[in-house]
Amino acid sequence: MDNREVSEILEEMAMLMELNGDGGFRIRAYANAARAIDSLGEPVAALAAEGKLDSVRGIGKGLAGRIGELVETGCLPGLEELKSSVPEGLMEMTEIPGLGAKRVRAIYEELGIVDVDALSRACDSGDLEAMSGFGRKTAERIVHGIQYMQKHRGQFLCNNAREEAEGVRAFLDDQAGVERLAVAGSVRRRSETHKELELVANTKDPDGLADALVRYGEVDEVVEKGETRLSVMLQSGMRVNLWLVAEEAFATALHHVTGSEAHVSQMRDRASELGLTLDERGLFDGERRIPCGNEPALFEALGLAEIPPELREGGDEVQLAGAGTLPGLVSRGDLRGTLHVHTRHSDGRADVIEMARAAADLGYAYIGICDHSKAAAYANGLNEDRVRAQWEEIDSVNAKLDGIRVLKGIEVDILGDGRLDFEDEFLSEFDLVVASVHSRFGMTEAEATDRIVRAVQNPHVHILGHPTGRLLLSREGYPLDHRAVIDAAAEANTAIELNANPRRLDMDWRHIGYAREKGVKISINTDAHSIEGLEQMEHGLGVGRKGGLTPGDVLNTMTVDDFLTVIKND
DNA sequence: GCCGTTTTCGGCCCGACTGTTTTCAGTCG
Repeated sequence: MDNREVSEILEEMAMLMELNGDGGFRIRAYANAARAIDSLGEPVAALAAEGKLDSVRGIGKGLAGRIGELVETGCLPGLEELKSSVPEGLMEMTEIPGLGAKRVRAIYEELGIVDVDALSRACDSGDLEAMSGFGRKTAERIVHGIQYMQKHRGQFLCNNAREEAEGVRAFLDDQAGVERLAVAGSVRRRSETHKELELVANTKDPDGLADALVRYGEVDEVVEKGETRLSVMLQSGMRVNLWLVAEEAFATALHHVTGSEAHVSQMRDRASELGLTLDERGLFDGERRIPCGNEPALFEALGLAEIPPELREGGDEVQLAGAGTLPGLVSRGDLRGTLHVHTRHSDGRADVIEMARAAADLGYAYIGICDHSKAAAYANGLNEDRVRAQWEEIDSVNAKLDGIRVLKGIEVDILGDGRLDFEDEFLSEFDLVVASVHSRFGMTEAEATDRIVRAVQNPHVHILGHPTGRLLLSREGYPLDHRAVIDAAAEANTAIELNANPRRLDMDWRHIGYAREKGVKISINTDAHSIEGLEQMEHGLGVGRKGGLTPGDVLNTMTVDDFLTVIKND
């Protein structure tokens, strides 16, 4: 059981106690312990084994015993009892923005509401706003939150979907008789969220492979079983569709199942323009099958350059492939630096030197340390004095390490009116300034756009961080006039971040085309808060490629010298 | 339930925002 899992269970415990109406600071103790373990530099299991859990600040004798049991048995004492006494739906209600444990508890006690649907009805009927402490605006906000939640119910973030998909793929790949196997669908297209997993297989023993999938440990139930497709539901709630296809149809089936629908439809049009027919079973000239051993052969047969899966969204990709003008997409090997990472100085989990070494191990030549500024008090943001102390540390790390350059950066808060959390003179001393919004999300589009544009225009800002503030599947970003922001960035020569955190993936890839058109550089940043967080880069690369990013569009493909020259000349 | 000490109990991360109040509780990052 890793630190994150332990931390999440403790947090769940704290939330359940609060929902249960347990008062007092016992709850806070659990929440504190959760945070302490989340920011722990070493495995909690190792500490537990050594009996040293209570040496962690925030964990005393009592919690040390319980956490020890959790690590050993997977069960936190008291958790199951609490779960059975708190209605299940209350937990989901707390996920609605604006609703915390206290209000959910009040709603439950006064109106007897135990799930999101009943809550939605109470908003409509006016029962909710009649409660003391609630009003019309709160009810409206909750309705909005519920709608967002329902729209995204059954969807999954790309990191979770990719992990599940890889688990299924590896399991199926081990089965006897499997000749060809591939993950398709939206995971292959690198969409930011997913509803279902699609796999395409060619095997000598289709029945055997279908039976194997049903036996897969994560499978909850069989949803559908047909001639060519087996659908199962995983315990995680993710649906898996396994397509069993003949060898000669593998490439066209893979293309069909990869989608998108709009893209596939364009490809069929292309085929019929050539007097051919294309479907999942193959490419045909009348009755005659045109052999396509793999996808490249399929594209070639249609007179097209190979279209990377990421681009298959039914835009202009087929046309570009016909003209031979598809963008040459950026890949991991093109990236020379990783910018915007956090350390223990604010809310990260590793030291400067640990992050720098990890980045060097991943092959980066430079890393930009960008901790939070003072306005981000919740994240232990740095004031000017603490920044200067960090600079000294960075100097000594640079003196110690070969092969990687550590840049002095900051993620400076954009204040409500678009001013920044540090004075210009101080900002000018950093190697790298990322400016981001972390507060006041309730603005109108005009207000939010003015605010962002003003920050982008500041000559000391190099990169606009996560432009919309969205959290995928849980919170919409503030509304923004994206063209106005991109225009301002082009004018001011400010780059825009593509935040690679799978919960953000912000800027949205759909705006990348316009940014490219305007010559705005995009910086693919992990926003890592830990060493493992550095590996989130792949998610940012996926959606960046989806947006058509080429190496030349990306800020952190530059050498460190070019990079510093370019951004210092802003 | 933890911590620190003023050593056996009182305070607990923090500041801002929002909506509901009319001074504040709840939520959030």
